[in-house]
Amino acid sequence: MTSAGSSGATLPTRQRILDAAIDQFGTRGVDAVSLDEIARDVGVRKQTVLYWFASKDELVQAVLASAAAELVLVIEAAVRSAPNEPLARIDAVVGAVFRPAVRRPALLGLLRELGRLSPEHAARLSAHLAPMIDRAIDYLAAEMTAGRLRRSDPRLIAALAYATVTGIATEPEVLVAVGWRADTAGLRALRSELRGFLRAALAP
Amino acid sequence: MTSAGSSGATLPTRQRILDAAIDQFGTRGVDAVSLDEIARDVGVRKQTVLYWFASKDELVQAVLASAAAELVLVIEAAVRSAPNEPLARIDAVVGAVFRPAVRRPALLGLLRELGRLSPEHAARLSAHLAPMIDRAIDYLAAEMTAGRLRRSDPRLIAALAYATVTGIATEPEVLVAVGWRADTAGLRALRSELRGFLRAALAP
DNA sequence: ACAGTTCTCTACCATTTGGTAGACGCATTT
DNA sequence: AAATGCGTCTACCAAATGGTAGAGAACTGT
Repeated sequence: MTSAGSSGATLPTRQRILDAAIDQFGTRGVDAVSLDEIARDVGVRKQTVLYWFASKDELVQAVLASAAAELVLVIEAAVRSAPNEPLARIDAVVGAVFRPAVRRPALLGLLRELGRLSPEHAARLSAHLAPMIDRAIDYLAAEMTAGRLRRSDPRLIAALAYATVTGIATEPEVLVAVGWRADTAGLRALRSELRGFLRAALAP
Repeated sequence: MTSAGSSGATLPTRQRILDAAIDQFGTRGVDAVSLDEIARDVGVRKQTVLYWFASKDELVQAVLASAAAELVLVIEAAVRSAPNEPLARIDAVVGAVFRPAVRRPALLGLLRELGRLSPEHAARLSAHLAPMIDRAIDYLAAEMTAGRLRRSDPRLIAALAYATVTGIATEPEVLVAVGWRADTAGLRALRSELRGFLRAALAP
């Protein structure tokens, strides 16, 4: 009854609304985006949005859950398919997050919305991501004691690496401001520099 | 006649509005903050805000100019008073930006609004900061060729360092999510880790 | 005491916001 | 053919938004 997809054949409109909302919320901020704008993007009336999601709040909630799930999925897959060596794993995560993120900053941009969300939404989002974060921190700590990573506070290192990747991926304007070009070569160069930056920062 | 401070004794209200607007815009985003909210923060009516700044747009413009000027001032001062050695200078800049930024993320948060501002505002803000950015990049390039910094693309390195500092300073929620405490000891630890992170990332 | 300026206020206004109520079309089932 | 959901629509609404018009206090210099 909650408009959730229990029937199974409920893909097109609902999913399109969700996609549009992720993009808009992630790039412009939740508060700055109206339901009318999302509806216009989808090619539908606002009331259709409110049919699928009973309120803007519920839409935000669904968007956050969806984005967090996607993010976790992508990152875990990257970690699993990488060799068991810390710098290589970090490379893999960066690669997995980076490619989609630069062309579509909305996903990581949503994370940056954390501080602007209502406490309930923020808590839910944190809960979604917490297990992965904890595992990452444990992994970093273990690798540090094993001497394969520079010895430091693993929690703050995780936050710093996150800040670097997210910041660079969600603020293309800054890249443009330093004279970067958003073409394929530029993208490759950026990824290479980011990799070198993180390797240097984390290597023992 | 443009409501600018040509008389000289125009400090209290106008400045208080400006300060409140910097905080609100910087932490919650320009679009998400209403003039009523700013007015309430200041303890005044919305129409008083509109007396000092003819429109919200003009207020945004003034806020950006003020914040950019303050930022440039702080950073240039830090650079001048630091020893002429790249890692020490970077330490100095980080220290200068970091202390106020963590306790009051609005200043750097405004920079993060770049991509959400109207093109005119974004251009003006970029113009304000461009000279300093260019000088920083030139400096990095020179120190790289001199072998005192890790050799790489100075423009992207500047962007990456910026992303790291800004990201960590404007997203305290992430720090909390990794179990960080916002007390004095935590602040010192964070600054120390940030310094170590950047040093490792930039050292030759 | 008076006129003038400076500053903040009350009273509106048009538009946009998130949200409700209910009708219409369109399949599918009976 | 009738009935039943399902999905989208038109038609509203109350509150909030940025903004206008203009009154009135409070301090000036004369």
